[in-house]
This record gives sequence, structure tokens and C-alpha cells, in this order.
Amino acid sequence: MLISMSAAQPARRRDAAVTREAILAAAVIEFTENGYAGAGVRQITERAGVSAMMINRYFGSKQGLFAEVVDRSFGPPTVVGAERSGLPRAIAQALAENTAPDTERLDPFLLTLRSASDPEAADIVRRGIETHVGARLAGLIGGSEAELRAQLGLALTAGTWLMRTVIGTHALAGVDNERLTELLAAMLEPIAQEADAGPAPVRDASAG
Amino acid sequence: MLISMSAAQPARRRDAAVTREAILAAAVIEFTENGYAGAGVRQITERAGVSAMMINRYFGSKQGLFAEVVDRSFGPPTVVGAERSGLPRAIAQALAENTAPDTERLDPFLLTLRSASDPEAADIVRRGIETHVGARLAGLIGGSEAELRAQLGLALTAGTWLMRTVIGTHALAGVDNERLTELLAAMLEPIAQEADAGPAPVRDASAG
DNA sequence: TCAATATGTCTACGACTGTAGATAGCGCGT
DNA sequence: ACGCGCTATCTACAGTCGTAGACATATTGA
Repeated sequence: MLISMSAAQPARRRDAAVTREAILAAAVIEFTENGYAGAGVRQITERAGVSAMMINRYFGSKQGLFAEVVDRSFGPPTVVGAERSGLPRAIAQALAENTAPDTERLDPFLLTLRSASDPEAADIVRRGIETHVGARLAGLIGGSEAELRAQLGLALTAGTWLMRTVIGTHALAGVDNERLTELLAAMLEPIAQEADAGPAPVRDASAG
Repeated sequence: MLISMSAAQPARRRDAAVTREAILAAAVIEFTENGYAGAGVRQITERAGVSAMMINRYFGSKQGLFAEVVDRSFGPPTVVGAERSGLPRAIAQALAENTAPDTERLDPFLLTLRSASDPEAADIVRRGIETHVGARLAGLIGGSEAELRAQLGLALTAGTWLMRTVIGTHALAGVDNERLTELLAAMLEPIAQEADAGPAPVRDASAG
């Protein structure tokens, strides 16, 4: 009790880097759960334990903050590397597990779904998808039309997230995970294979 | 010029049914293009050519209006009937055509995508999907797990709408429609077929 | 130790939201 | 033809939004 004021807030030490990080972390949560328009600056900063104006100080505006959130959210690989042949099943399994009920994860697809409709956020989201997830998955798939086929996979992924988690239809919410994995894998199979008879150049597919 | 006042507004005749219909039609457009939260009551009623309070008069509230819009939007069949065997290709083709760039149609999937994230609209959207599209497609597909497989088809459909129209990624926006149809049909094929060896009861699949 | 500066808060503004209540005026049955 | 009632508008309210500017305080270099 000599130095610290025990009650109320912990009275966090003034540190720009720490505060910036706290806001960013809070924003990932709020934007993912409520979407770009649904998450207010006061809501975000309250979670971070700072004042609302800190967003404008550190990120210029709400849009600036959102852009950094998208970059961070899409940064780490969503589906870790897998063998080229077993890729559909690996993706399907991860998808089924992550979208299971009561598994509210901070998935970038949730961020995408809940923010894409907002015109202020649409461009930012598109750039994030194309440069991060799309390119990575295209590298994993490889072959001709890799990007197109990758984005069809993303379409199924996003749609599954939408139906199962955001909307929450009964049939998809109550299905057995293994059965769902089978069906999803079957749907992903056609786009994982080279369509034309052209030779598939084996890329190393480092990260995923 | 004897009766009608030619200038300014057409000075619509006072008719409750006509006004209600005008609001409903305008709301379908606005909600589909901007989502539930993005479409304001003043915006909707301005398009309908009436005052903002008319929404509360005829629909109780913005939510009430949205519920009717969902019902109407999901009412007519999205994909007209097709032979059971050619169903994947029919769906794929319709999907590819409807999501083509510069084809801003008033599709219920757009309404869904842009409104599902809003907590006030989520329940209404879910009920609309389950009772209308889901049930209809499940009837078309038939067999065991019809509802589950139908909703996986809806997931791919919604995801394609999202990626191609709402987000607008380059790879999906610039692809040839026939090629896209092929890929989508291939992805839909697995869920159109009966998985188990169980006999598929042939339902008449009247509407679709 | 003291002051310059980085850091954070407070207040407030203008624009917007959905909606309640009171008021005006056209249409139809009589 | 007239007045009642339905139809539509106007004004206003309480709330939220993002953010600008002025102010307070902790931190750190000299």
C-alpha cells in the first residue's frame, strides 16, 4: 500500500506499445464477434481498458484499426500444412471442428462474414483474403487455375461458417462431426485435383 | 391536365394496399443491397415515396418489415425444378450466372449474407432459410440426410455469392462462366447422390 | 531534480438512428 | 354533398455513432 493504489483499476503503466497491443487484441475479438459496423469504438476501448480516443491516436481511425486487425487475423495460417493428396480431408476436418457449436473461435472467416457487407470494410477484407489466405491455399493446391480453385474452397469454407455458426441452422449444427468431415471432403476433392491433363508442378508448399 | 397535376410528385392516390406494397418492394431492394442494419427506414421510405413513419404503421417496426421481406424474398423458388440427375449442373449454372459481375440481382442469398451478422435479423433469416429454401432443396435432393446435404449445397451457394459478389475477389470475378459451372457442379455432385446404399425414395419434387 | 514530452482522459459536436405523438388532408359511405 | 375515418406527414425525442480539440498526468532524458 506504499506505492500502488490497491483499489479500482490496476492503473496500468503508460506504455504506447502495450496500449496499442491491448487495443488491437480487443479489436480482434470485437470485430470478429460483432462485425465492423457492429463493434463500436467505445466497446473496443472499454475491453482494452483505455479511452475511446486512443483508437484515433494509434490507428488514425476506426478503419485504420480494422485494416490492422484484418492483417493480423489473416496472418497466421488457418490450416496447417498437409500432404497434397490428403488436403481435402485435412481442410474438411479442420473446418468441421472449428465450426462446431460452442466453439466460438476467433476465426478470420467469422471476421470476414460479419464485416464483408459493410462498404467501408469490404475492400480491406478483400485485400486480406486475396493476399493472405487465397495465395496460401493456392500454393498448397498448385497446378493450373490454382487461385480459382482455392477460392472455391474458400467459398465452401465461408459458407459453412455462415450456415453453421452465424446463422446456425439446425441440420448443420446438430450433425456428427465425422459425417460432416466426409461430406465436406467429398465436395473439396474435385477442386484439389488438376482438372485438365496438364502436368501438375509440385510446389514445396512450405507453410500452408 | 384537367385532373392530374403533372409536375412534381405523381401525387399517388391514397391506398393502403398500394402503399404497403410500395414499401415492401423498396425494402426488398434496400435490405438486399445494404443489409438489415445498413438500410435505414428513411432510405427505404424515400424510395417508396412515402414518409418514414409508414413503416411503423404498416409493419409495426423495422424488424417487422424485415420479417416480411425475408418471407417474400425466399418465397419464389430460386432454382426452378430440374431432373434429379442433372440437379448439380442446373444449380451450378444458375449460381454461376446469377453471381456474374454486373448482374446485381435481388437474390435472397445477398439478403442473407448482408443481414445474417446482425443479431436482430439473424433469427428471422434462419427461419426463412430453413422453412423455405432448405426444405425445398431437401425435397429436390431427397434420400437420407436430405436436409443436411441440402444445407451444404446452400453453404457453397452462399459462399460463392459472398466471394464473387459481396467481396469480389479477382479470381472468381474474372472466371469464365462455363468453367465455373463445371467446377461448381463437380463440388455439388457428392451431396446430390445418396451416400449410403439405402434406397432413394423418389419424391415428385413439384416446385423446386 | 526539473522540465519537456509522450501518453491518456474529458467534454462535446454534428450526424445519424428508430420510433412515439400530434396534426393535416384525402376518400368513401351515406 | 357532407362528414367521418383512414391515410399520410411533421416534429421531436432519446439514443448511438465516430472523432476533433482542449486538458491533465505520468515518464523519461538531461
